[in-house]
Amino acid sequence: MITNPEGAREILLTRGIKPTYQRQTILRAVLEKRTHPTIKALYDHLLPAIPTLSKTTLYSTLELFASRGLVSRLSIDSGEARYDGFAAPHHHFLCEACGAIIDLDIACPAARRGQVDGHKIKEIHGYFKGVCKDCQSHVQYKIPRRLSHA
Amino acid sequence: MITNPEGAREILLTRGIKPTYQRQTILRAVLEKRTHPTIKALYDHLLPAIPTLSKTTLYSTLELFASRGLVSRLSIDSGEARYDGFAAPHHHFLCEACGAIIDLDIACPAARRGQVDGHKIKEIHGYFKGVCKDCQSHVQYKIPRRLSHA
DNA sequence: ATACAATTTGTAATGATTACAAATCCAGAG
DNA sequence: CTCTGGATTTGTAATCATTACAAATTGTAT
Repeated sequence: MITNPEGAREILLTRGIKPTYQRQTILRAVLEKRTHPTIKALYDHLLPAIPTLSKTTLYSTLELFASRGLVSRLSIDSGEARYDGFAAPHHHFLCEACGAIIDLDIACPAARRGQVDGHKIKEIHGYFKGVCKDCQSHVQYKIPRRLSHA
Repeated sequence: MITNPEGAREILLTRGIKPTYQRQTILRAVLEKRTHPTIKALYDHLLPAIPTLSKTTLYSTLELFASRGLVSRLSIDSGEARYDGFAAPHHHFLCEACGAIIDLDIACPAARRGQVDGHKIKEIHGYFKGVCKDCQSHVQYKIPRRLSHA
């Protein structure tokens, strides 16, 4: 989480990434938005701040960030990739009712060991689908467009 | 696993699905192939048996099977979906060296409980990426085209 | 100011998936 | 056995995320 306006710049510098305006702005957005945004969502969100922004820049910048461990790319469901500014490995919960993606703090025994059945683990991807706590308390909830055909 | 030639037909009947020739053949292929095949792989594999097969049929049939719990659809990595004839929830391991997808038998405490942090779990998706046991024993291994740009 | 390299941008492929309508198949009625 | 309606299958044409690629822009060192 960024605590001061200069945070993004400094983070980039410590990772050896030249802190251009778009990179700082994009990084700040991913770190601040805790919604695991898609490219499209980021694009819409950032356009006011970077009027010349192109989607290609978003793709390449986020790939750069991911390769340096600044963000992680989520493949929850097929369809669009999502980006998580909290790069440490953790699980997610996708609510089929409201579409929210919730961070989970689950201990994974296999992950701690670093291997399963002799296979060396480098990345962990775990998520659950279901109905989140909030949506369970409502009898009638609206189904997001994205999931309505499921 | 199908033990006799009539297995596929009977499985379909018990699920209330009309056992057409293509459905039986497709189901048999998914149950027998333990490689978590993609649509493309299944298409190539099935063409000799179903010369008129179209990809649309594969997509719709596999979606039908998935909706009835006969197979599960894997979203490992973005890119192509994969289909698993072993429908019971389980984890997978994707080897970055040889590209193999290996079934794992891992106990998931959260899954057993049926909920996490109050969110009701309906589906579990868990997979690891790394280097499988076999590939670790070889110093030099070939990187599959699919993953070579990673 | 100048030139070079990195970065950003826009446009055009690529490739998986879906939409849709025509063709085909199949079971039941007559 | 033939006919008919609905389900299934098929082929073609969209759709949509992502990638490739080259031109435009930026920033920096000289």
